[in-house]
Amino acid sequence: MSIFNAIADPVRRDILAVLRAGEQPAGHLVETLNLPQPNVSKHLKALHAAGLVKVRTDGPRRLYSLDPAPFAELEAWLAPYRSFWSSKFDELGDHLNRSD
Amino acid sequence: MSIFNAIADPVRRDILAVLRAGEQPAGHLVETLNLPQPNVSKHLKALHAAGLVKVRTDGPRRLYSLDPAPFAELEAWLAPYRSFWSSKFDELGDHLNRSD
DNA sequence: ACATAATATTCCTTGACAGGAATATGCATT
DNA sequence: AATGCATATTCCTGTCAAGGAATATTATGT
Repeated sequence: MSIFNAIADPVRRDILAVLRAGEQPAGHLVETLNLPQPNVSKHLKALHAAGLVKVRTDGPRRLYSLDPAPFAELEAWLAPYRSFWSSKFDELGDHLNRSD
Repeated sequence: MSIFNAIADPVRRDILAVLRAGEQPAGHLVETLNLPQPNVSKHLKALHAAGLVKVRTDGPRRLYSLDPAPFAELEAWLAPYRSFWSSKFDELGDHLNRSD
């Protein structure tokens, strides 16, 4: 599953958002998101397959955390469009410059 | 369809990439991408529903172009993670500072 | 009005994926 | 080794979306 497909699911986006708080055991995500444990586990598997999260085993627990790399990839994909949407501001800037 | 679902499809990402060159009739996208016309038409519909592209009718042609707004939305979603992946550089910076 | 070009829509089939329920695996403690 | 907790996996089912083929729509030119 690609990173684009990975973030297409709202539950997975929720998981990622919660993981911004830092490394967490799967069970904590289950509690926080109030979702069935197998559900969360499957989404974590998908996120891991996409490289968005890392896992670390700590005894019986599995600690998940964000993996920065694919986010940079997404950033790279978005970059060529950035100049595009910021052109609104560019136009504003041009206008202001023209008003000098 | 959300913007996340919209960009989850590789064909739609291709369409968006081609549209960076500027406003284009649907037919030109069909030629450029070498895909069946109904296929492209359906994807354009999806992109339009997600707000990623604008349409303008010019005679028999329909001219499509990028709509910046949702890209800014995606940018906004990505922003909280940016500090995260750039922490690699932060660590490098810390290391360099520590080496002063 | 008719023919034609450009594009959109419908119908169908197929594959992918999410959710629920049940079960399996791995680790720790006694 | 047996129990219990944390997590993963399997199986099933329903849903949704993509692709292909055929057809419909809209606008232009004659």
